[in-house]
Amino acid sequence: MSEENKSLNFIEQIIEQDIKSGKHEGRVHTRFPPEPNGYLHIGHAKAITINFEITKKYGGTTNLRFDDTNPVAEDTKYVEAIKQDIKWLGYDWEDREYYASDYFQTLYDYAEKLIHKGLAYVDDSTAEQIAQMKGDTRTPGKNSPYRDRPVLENLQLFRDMKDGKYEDGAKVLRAKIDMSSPNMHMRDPVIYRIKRAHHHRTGDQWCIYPMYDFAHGQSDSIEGITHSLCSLEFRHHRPLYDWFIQQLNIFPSRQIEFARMNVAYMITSKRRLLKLVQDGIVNGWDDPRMPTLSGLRNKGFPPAAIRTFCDKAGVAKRDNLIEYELLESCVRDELNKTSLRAMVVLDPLKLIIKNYPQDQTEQLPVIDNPEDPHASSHMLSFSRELFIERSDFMVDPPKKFFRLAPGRNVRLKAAYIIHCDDFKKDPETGEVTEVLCTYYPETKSGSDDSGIKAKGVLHWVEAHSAIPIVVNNYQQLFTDPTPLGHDDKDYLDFLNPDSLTVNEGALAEPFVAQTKQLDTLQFMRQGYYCRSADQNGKPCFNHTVSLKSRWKPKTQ
RNA sequence: AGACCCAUGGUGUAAUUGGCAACACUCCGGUUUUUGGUGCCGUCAUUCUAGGUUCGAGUCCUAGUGGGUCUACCA
Repeated sequence: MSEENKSLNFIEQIIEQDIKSGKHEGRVHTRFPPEPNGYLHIGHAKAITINFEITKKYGGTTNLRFDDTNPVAEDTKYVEAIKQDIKWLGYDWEDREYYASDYFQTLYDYAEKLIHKGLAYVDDSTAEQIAQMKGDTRTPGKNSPYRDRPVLENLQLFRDMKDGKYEDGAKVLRAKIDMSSPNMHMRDPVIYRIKRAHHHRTGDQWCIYPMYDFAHGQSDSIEGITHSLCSLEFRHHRPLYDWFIQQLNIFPSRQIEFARMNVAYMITSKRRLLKLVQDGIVNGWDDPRMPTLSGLRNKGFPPAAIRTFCDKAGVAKRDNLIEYELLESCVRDELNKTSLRAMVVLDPLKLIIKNYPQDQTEQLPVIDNPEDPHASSHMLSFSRELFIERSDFMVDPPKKFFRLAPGRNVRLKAAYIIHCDDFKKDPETGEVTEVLCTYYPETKSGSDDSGIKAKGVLHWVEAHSAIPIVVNNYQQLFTDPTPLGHDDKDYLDFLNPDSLTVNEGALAEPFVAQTKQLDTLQFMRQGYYCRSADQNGKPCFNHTVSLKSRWKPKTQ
């Protein structure tokens, strides 16, 4: 579908209307506003792509702004990690790196302005009392006894708060709006609190900090953000967002809410993810099983695939649960185009070619990526002794099985057609230990005009040149697509005990050792794998995604 | 219980804003293939319900039903 024909999502429709009407001179300016108190995950990727892609489309710019108004939770290490992840995803905020904390003085001045206008007051009530007086969704709140303090007294008290004359929590500044509003956020929200905590950027300069509602919209306004895109749970904050902008008479940024993206089998709750890390259920925030961007990166998911995925998931306002298969499809699609192919036998079974000379070895070329018209190729060693995949041989195969079995032909990829004559079994266990074959010299790959047929094609490695590798196999961390969606069960009840299994017995052609960390290969006929840190001196690969397969062995 | 938001195949998003319900993923078939991959072709919907407006409704109106959000000195 061409770009012009592609239908617009509701945010693009709003923006096109704004451009048409000449609002803000047709300028489009968005921002991505993470709080530096955790690592970015797939949900953030959605927000990032929405914000950056929309300005790419309409010729605007996107700011990176750290929403760092709560010094207790925030840290510079998160700032660095977040920046790295956004760059990795493929987006560039250029020189527009901002911090809400850059605006602390301006925000403070805004607060005094509100006090002057009689629209804010210092409240001595405790947090519990404030909550109490707030009422609930069906009961109007009660005015605080401090609500009608004179302007000058409020001003003095607020300055004293700033100057550190009160204990943490002793007083707060509240906006004076409407304690009977059906919208709880309008019931005199707290806008400043006393908190003696070291801020990662402003240090100990301040002991009062603005709340989200008093910082976010104003920060948008200060930066001239035209369209402030956020998730649906901020819908109820919008009247407050607009109220501050109006009362302060500052640049009118507009907040637009969209539905958060939910992905099957993934959770994005910071607290619950932290528990997985702390309890050692995963090996850190960047474990390939984590939905963090660093986790997906280590799993081998290319940034382009994540961008495509977010695009294909779409933007709307209804609840959604995106199937994991869509993500996998985007990953396969990208990797199919970009990954070099290699032969790796995950579960080796020895195969002897009886009529191949004992001491002979030959080099056979194999193309690196058949999807790439300019693909290079590399050489494979071939000899009398090989390994094939154990699952590619059956003593007594079902009708649709067209791999190797006694009396059958099969092609060895990039090599010869072979015929299975016999096999050996372990007398104790009954396990097949060796397959005995003969090859047809005239069926050499690339110059085969023999007319000999073989239905199946097998990958293989040559016994003496093959190198041992370690393979980490990953499955979903949870056995349920919505581990948080059960009233009667905890998400930890759905942990998949097999989410990581380590295979130390795989054999690879030497070519795979040439990869660097984070390189992705297609192990032919099996799937995509991403080079990880070596284990026990052996190259190690993380499973990214399997190849699709129309062969479904009967599991009964 | 209230206020606000939402409702289109199994999933997600469309429908030139009132004019033949489309695209992608999944599933299932077929075809091509020296990867059972890729590519290509095909099957899969009473648009939540009931009324109403209209020549004509997924779209507008009313009521209902279902789901979500909101009552932190977090963001």
